[in-house]
Amino acid sequence: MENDFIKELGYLGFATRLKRLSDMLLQDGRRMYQNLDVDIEPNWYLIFKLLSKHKQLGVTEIAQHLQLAHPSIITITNKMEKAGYLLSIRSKADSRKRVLSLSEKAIDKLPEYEIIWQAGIKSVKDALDDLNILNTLDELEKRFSKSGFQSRTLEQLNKN
Amino acid sequence: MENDFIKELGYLGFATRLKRLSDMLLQDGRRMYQNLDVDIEPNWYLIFKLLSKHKQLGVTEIAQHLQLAHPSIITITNKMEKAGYLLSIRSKADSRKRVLSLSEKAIDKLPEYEIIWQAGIKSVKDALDDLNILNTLDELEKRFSKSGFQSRTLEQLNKN
DNA sequence: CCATATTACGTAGTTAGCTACGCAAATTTA
DNA sequence: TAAATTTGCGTAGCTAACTACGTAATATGG
Repeated sequence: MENDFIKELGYLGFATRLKRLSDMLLQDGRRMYQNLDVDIEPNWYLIFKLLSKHKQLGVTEIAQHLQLAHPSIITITNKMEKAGYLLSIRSKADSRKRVLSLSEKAIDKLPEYEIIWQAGIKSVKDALDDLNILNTLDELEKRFSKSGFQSRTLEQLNKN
Repeated sequence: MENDFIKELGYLGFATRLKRLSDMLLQDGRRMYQNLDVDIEPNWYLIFKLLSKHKQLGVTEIAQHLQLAHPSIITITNKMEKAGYLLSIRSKADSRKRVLSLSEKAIDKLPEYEIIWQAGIKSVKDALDDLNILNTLDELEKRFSKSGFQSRTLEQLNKN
């Protein structure tokens, strides 16, 4: 059945389709972890990977690296800490700061998860490589960060 | 500052970047409506447009046209009804069904909103036309609906 | 024509983002 | 060095999607 109204809308539906697609991938990823019987959530890989590289980071630092709002990071990392994957200690140099790092459990489990992530990378790469999607994403991010959707549209409105 | 860790992750970060970008556009769209002092929400345009074309549709029918889950449609349309943009009547032919249509207020306001949407379309088109993004989206949707992220990744895992 | 299956809608509860705001610690500046 | 500003974290409350489940009405099939 080919009955997708949003597609008919052309550029008007652009953002909605992007959202629909990314939500779909997210849900599918969650189901994948469940089926593999792995007790992690779809966005945790970000923290695993980032702390593998940087060892110790504060909440705000993580938020900057991932370009997400800091309360989102608190939510994610609190869950990961509760699941035993993260250590959290107060910084001695700056007592406002909470330093996060991977726990032994995390380091233990990482190779197992890495296999899954590598398979994910491979499957996406195989599926999409001809589309040059990463470069397209680079461009989208660059252009919208230079001037956002709102500012572009308001500018357009003022031309009339 | 160029410090985006997710970008470093290549295809691993693909879905996250998609989500981050679409969330960003959504928030920006909401702010735009606020700044224009227009009391509608970013996803309402879908219903306005769909019911402009089809006049009368049930909840499930809308969900099918938009390829979203039906509870999402209930949430959206309930708000729109509360805001006076939708009429909702029980179907005579099938008393389970609730028939939704645009109110007079909606039809009244549509031209005003259409101007905003057209400006949005134009601004996105101007910004992205060389990227061929709609065709890329077509392909992404097609490929992932044929075989989702999970099934591709599990298949990949089983190769080892 | 009655039992069963399907459909349409609704509710409850989850997740992942976000903004706005507050507080306390650190830093800067006058 | 005291006052003002900035920074880092935390909480509260919002939005928009989702799944799972329940119920009532309709459709189907033996």
